[in-house]
Order: sequence, then C-alpha cells, then structure tokens
Amino acid sequence: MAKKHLDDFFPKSRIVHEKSTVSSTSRVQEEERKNIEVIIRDPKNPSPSVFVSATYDGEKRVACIGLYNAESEKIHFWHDNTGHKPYLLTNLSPIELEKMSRVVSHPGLEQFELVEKYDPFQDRTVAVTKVVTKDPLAIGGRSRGCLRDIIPEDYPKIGGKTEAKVWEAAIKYYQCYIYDRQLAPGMLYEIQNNNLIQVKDESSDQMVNEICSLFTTEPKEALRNIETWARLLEYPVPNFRRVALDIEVFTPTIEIEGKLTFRVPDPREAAYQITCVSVLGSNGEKRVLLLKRAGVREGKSKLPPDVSFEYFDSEKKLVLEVFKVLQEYPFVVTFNGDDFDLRYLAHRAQNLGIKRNQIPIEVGRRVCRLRYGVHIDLYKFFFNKSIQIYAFGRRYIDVTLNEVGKALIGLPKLELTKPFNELSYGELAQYCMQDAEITLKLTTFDDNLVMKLILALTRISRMPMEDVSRQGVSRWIRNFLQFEHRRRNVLIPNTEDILAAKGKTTTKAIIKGKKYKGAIVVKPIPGVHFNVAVMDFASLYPSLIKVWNLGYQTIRCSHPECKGNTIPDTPHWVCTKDRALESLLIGSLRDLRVRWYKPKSKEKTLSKKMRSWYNVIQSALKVILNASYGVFGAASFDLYCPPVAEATAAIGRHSITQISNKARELGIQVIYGDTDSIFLKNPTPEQIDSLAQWSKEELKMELGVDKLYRYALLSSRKKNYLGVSTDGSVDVKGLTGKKRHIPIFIKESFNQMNAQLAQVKSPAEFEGAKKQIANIIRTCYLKLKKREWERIDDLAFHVVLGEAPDHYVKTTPQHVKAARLLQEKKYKLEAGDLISFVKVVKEPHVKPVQLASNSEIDVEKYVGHLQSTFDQVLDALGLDFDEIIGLTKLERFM
DNA sequence: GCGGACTGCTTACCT
DNA sequence: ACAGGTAAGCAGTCCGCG
Repeated sequence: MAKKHLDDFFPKSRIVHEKSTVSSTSRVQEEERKNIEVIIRDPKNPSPSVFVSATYDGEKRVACIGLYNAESEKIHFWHDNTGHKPYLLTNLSPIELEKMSRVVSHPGLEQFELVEKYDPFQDRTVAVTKVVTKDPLAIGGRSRGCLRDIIPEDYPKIGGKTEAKVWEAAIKYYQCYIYDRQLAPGMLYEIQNNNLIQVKDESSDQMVNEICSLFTTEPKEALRNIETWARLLEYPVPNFRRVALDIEVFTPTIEIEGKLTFRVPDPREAAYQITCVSVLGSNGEKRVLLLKRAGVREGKSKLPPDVSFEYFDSEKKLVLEVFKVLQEYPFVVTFNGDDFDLRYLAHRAQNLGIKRNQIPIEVGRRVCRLRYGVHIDLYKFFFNKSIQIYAFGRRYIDVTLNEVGKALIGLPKLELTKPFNELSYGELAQYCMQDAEITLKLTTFDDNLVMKLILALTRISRMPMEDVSRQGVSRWIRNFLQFEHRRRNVLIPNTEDILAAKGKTTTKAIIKGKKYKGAIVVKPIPGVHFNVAVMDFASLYPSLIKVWNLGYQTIRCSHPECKGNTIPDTPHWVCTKDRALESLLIGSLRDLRVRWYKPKSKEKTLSKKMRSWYNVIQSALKVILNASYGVFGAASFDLYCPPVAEATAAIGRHSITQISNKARELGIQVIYGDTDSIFLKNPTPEQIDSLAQWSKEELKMELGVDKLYRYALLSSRKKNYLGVSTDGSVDVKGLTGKKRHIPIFIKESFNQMNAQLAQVKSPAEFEGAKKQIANIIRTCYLKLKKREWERIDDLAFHVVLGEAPDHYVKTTPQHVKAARLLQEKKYKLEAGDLISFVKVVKEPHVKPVQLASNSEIDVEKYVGHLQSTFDQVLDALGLDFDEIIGLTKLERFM
C-alpha cells in the first residue's frame, strides 16, 4: 500500500493534480455532485431512452452507450464526449514512473495524475497515481507489454525498494466508465446538446417514498442505500421490440446401428449451406427464408397463413436478407446463438464472399454481438445455475430448447418423422419456425417475465444487458460492489491484498477438501409427527451479513479496540467502527425483498399484473441474495475473503443452535432442523410467538413460520423427509423416489404412494393408507417379477456425464460404462450429456437403453432399487418391504 | 483366491 | 466459475484367512 504522502510527489508537466476529497461523508456527496447530472422528465418531450448497452469503440477510442427508445423502438448510440480515459492506479509516484523507460515510452500512455483514495485496510486516505492511457489495451490487453505487467516488472530495475502494485487494472473499460460516471444501466437517459443525461421520472417517487417509510428506523446510510435500490427497481419496464431467430443448416448424416444420426456442423468452418432461417418478431412479423435446392419437394406445413414463405435461389441473398433483419431489430433473441446461429451466419457470410462491413455480427471468442443491436442468448441465461434453481425453481433440468420450452411454456420442439435432410420445404419451415416460436415465447411468457428479470438484474448489477444475461451471479455481485467502491472513492483491492490482510480459514470442514466448516443439520427423530411447524430465519446468511457487519474490510479489522467483538466458534472479530459495504448493500437488498417485494408479490388485493411484476423483482433479489454469502468463499470472486464466509457460516451455526435450545427451554420438541430451519412438534401459537420474539430481541434476527405440516414423515436420514401441508400438498425432500435419475417405473409407484399419503388427515386414517401403500408396492414388485413393464425406457436410469467419457480415470461409474458402449457405436458424447441406461444380467451389467432389449433386464437389481427407494419411508410407517412382497421370515433368511 | 470392511469417486440432492 | 453437508450406489483396495 502506498505509504507516501502528497508532499513526496513533485509535479511534472505530465502530472495533473486532481481535486482531493477527504472526509468520508463529504467524500460521497462530492462524488455524487460531480457525477450525476439529472433532469426531470418532461411528459411533453419525446420519450427518453433506456440505457441498454455499453461497449468500447476501438476506432473512436471512447465508451459507447446504447440507448433504446421505447417510442421509436430503436437503439441509438452515444459516444463519450467527456474525455474520460482508461487508467490504472499504482502506489508508485509519478517520479518513479518517469524513471521507467518502458512506461514513459509506452505508446498508449497519456499522463499521470495524483489522486487520493480511501484504503479500506488502513482505514485512511492514501495517495496513489492514476496512470491514464489512450486505450484500454495499454493497461491490460492480451498482448505482452501492457502497463499493468510492466510496472511491477520494471520497478526493481529502477531500484525500487517497496513492492510495486497496481489496482483496478482488470476492470473492463466500459464498466469503469459506468462506475466513474455513476451510470445506471436499465434506466432512462437523454441526449441533450450531445451530452448524456439521466432522466428522472417522478412517476415512481410515490412508491419509493412508501418503501422508504418502512425503514425509518434504519441508519441514515442504510436508508439512503435502500432508496437507491428502490428507485432502480420500481422504475417501469419498456416494451422491448425483438426478433427471435433460428437457422437450419444442411447436416451431414452418419449411420449408426441402422439409425441415421447427424453431426452438428462446426460454426467456425461453416462448411454447409444455410437452408432455412425463421424470423419471428415480437410485433407479429413471421417469415421463413428458404434456400432453393435441387430435389426438395414443396411439401406442406401446418404453419398459419400469416407466415410469409420466401424462397432464395442464392444463399448469399438469403444471408443478406437475414442481416437486414438483424439490423432492423433493436433486440435479437436466440437459443445458443453465441455458439451457433450467429457464429455460423457470420462465418458463412465470409465464406460466401460477403464483405466484412456488410456483416452486422461481431464474432468474439465466446460471444457474438450485434453491431447495431443487443443479442440475448437464452441458452446462456437459462444455463445459469442460479436462474435455473432460484428463479425457475428447478422446473427445467436439461438446458435444451426442447426441455426448457416444455417446462416453462409447454411448447416442445417439433419431432421429426424423417431424416433432417429429407424434409420438404414445408416441413423444414415448420420445424425451424417452431424453434423460433419457442425462443420468442421464452421471453414473452408471463407478461415478458424473462425480459423483466434481465432488466431488473441489469439495474442491480450496473451491467449492460448483454453481459448480465450471460454472466454468473458472482459477476453481478462484484459489479455492484465495485460501483459502490467508486462512489465512495474507495480503492478496490486486489484479491491477493484481501488474502494477505485477512488470511484464510481456521475451522475444519466435515467434508474432505472443503475450506471451512459449514451449516448444522439436526439429527431427525424418525417417524410420523402430526402438527409440525417449520420455522426459519428469513434469508439467514444475508441477514447475518447485515446484522454482524460482515465484509472484507470489517472482518479482522486493524483497530485494536474491535478485537473484543468476537465471532462465535472462530478466532475472528469484526469491526465496530466502520460499516462494511457488503453488509450495507446485501443488507438493503435483503430488507427490500423480505419486507416489500416478497409480501407484495403475494398481496391478494393487487392486480395479477402487479403481483407478477413484484414476483419478478423478488426472484431477482432471491437469486442474488442466495449467492451473496457463497461468493466470499469462492476463490474466483474478486472480493474473495475466506474469513467472511467462514464467519457467516459460524454465526449461522450459532444462531440455529441458540434457537433450538430456546425452543426446548420453552417446552417445544425439536424434531429436525437444517441450516436455517427448525421443525417443531405440536407447538402452541404462543410458543411460536415467544420463540420469534426471542429471536428478534436476542439474535436480532427475524424468525417466522415457513410451513405448517398436517404431519411430517421423517426418515432416520438427514435431508430426507416428506411433509403434508395443511392444504394437502406434499413436500418431498431428498428421498430417492424424487431423484431424477431413478427409473420412471419406480418413480410412478412412489408418486402413487405420495397421493395416498396426501389423503391422510389423522393418525386413524393412517391404517387405510398403509394398506394401499403396501398394495402399490406389491403391484410394482409383481409387475417386475413377471417382466410386465410397458416400455424398456421406463426402466432406464438417467445420469449426467460430469466429464467427457475419456476423462474418467479413477473409476468407471455405471453411466460411464454405458456412455462408452454408446461411443463404440459412434455416438458423440461430451460433458453435460444425459446417459440413459438399464441394468442387465451380463457384464458389465449395464447397457444404454437405446441398445438394450427386454430379455436382458436384471430384474433382481430392480427389486433392490424398489426396496431401497421405499425403505426410506417404510421404516417411519412401521412397514417392512419383505413382508409386503409376501416373503415369510424363513424365505427371507434363505 | 475370495469375501467383507473399508475408502474413494460420482451424482443428486438440501439449505 | 456462489458455499458446505448428506445420501446412495458403485468401484477399487486392503486384509485376513491354514
């Protein structure tokens, strides 16, 4: 860290002094005045535009902002005119830098500036040098010889004694621009006299005020932060005019086992013809562009009459027509367009001799951008684990257009009845259009939920829409934290600075190879328990981060007087003087979700439209909050801080332990608990109230009733139970019968059992249900024994390949064995593919379902799986599998 | 040389 | 490219055993 003082620096011609700001509160206000120009929206003026994209224009050497005007439904671009330049920060003085020949002679160097930054580790302002460049590549391009490498490399050569450091050198230029100008992607802007000016729309003021009135007891700083978030989130969403695009390419076929299989053409080579492109606009435009080919029949399609069929005798003309579409629409949605459709189009266009400047696609390493619009690749968005699990509640498992389409909008891909290359024009058009339709509808269903979700995340994360829809939750979190650092003029630390200052973890994980100890799972009391209340802490980890002021700056802070503020079960302590940025921001997001958006999304008096809007926001917040603790324990996160993650988990354990003890003290039996929840047997409303009250007073944590089960059926295993709610719905958690890899044959019986259990209202009614359940199991067993399954597919296990088949070296699990058998038959398999296999008598005891026949099935293996699936529930019910299937004790012994 | 006890690997789940 | 904890099923290894 720079220990130098401003006095140590001698101004030179290239050196510019920036006005320095000192005290921490005035610092923030100062930054705000400087950066935020705001005008009030005038209803009579032409509508302002939404900030949707940000890039660096390499030719003009400035930031370029894409603005979408909801009225004209077009995107226009604005180039920076403020003279903002790329830079990095270093602890070296300009004098020292002047001595470094490779720095001074660097063609990209512009100037050195002296600036002050707040150092979060030392809790004081320090002087650093801002090395300003003409071009972001001068700071950290892929090529060697960029300044962020040169400075530390050459410092010893000029006799430098301390360590040369650079900061903020890995931030994308356009993000840096957003931070410095404190811009708000997803919000309204206007160009006035060629200046970019934020437009304040007063229509959301009332809501923002209402929200803020909920938080008047919060500290001023928190309230301010809540207001900022509320303003971003309450703002209305424009209509995004968009087009869904899908292309079909001639596909070489190969024959396997008499079946024709196709190989997806390589988009980098683009060696085959583009045969069909479907275009489906959100405004109703429906077009199919077809390439005329010899020997292709006209055929029929069931497409509606408003779809226009356009035939091209030249592929080049077809492609150029597609490019017109790409230039005409402000937003283009695809499913895997980054890696296939747009990439193929671009390379094919080159192969066809189309000039570069006529191709509106910028092909990147991983992304394909549009020169004049925004490309949203839904595959990347739906692939995002957080989106998959928390926003869509695991409704889809495989990220394919077919599966996602089926799961979210009930629209599967068209099934082909003949080989792809033999389709008539009509059939091809219909197939292609169906894909475009699924793609478009994935963005329009539930009142444009997906577009709204992307926009909400854009606003929270301060990122362009294209980035937010492709990157993971840790980037979203990183970016809004970096934004806040800049707002407060706090030096953004390097990952190694944090690690060096705060160290690693101290607790021992239960799982080998993990970095620290995690949550507690309370051992369940097996059996049937009537009248169970499940209480949980609302957003446990985000709440702890808020209440305990956790963040990289505050954990193990440098103030001696804070060391007494210890964290249970760890040697760590936390700061009592400064507020951690993470604590503040994550805490505000948590408060907004728990106290405003979640209740609003359920408020019956609101219109369906409003409720669904609140639901979008609360899901977006949920996705972010769910990851907000994990990121601190992830080495890939820029603000990685193991002690923060460890402390959070430790306080979590402490909290659930305390609350369990208190429950018992109140005379309530705790029959189970996991991480943030406790299952209470037959508690009175008063007992529940006093527990919640105690939590609020003693732990400063909100504890509420999450579920009321008529009864809960606990197995002896942790994370395995079944709960029947008061409304008769059944929650199945962790039980084998629910897992997706299990054969449908077994799953069906399991579901039948659940249906029986859902009927049970009182202990007395259990007897009848037990008989029914025994029947279900016996029937299933006998069907197996008599080999009377309907289709062999019903017996298939479905397991995902975590790696490519050749990558397994330590062991060969069964699904890999099956995968290798498929590979022998020339199937192409890679990581992420789902393998369906059955268990057979002969070595190696598994066979891919595609290659297996009924006679080979090892029935005894399946009986074994049937038993283990049901045993998890039967012991709690006091039933015995062997007895059910009619084995006497003697037979069992034999 | 063989079977049981054990560890390790892999996947799917829970919070 | 968010975390750790738990379960199941199988693969592979070690050890004892005349």
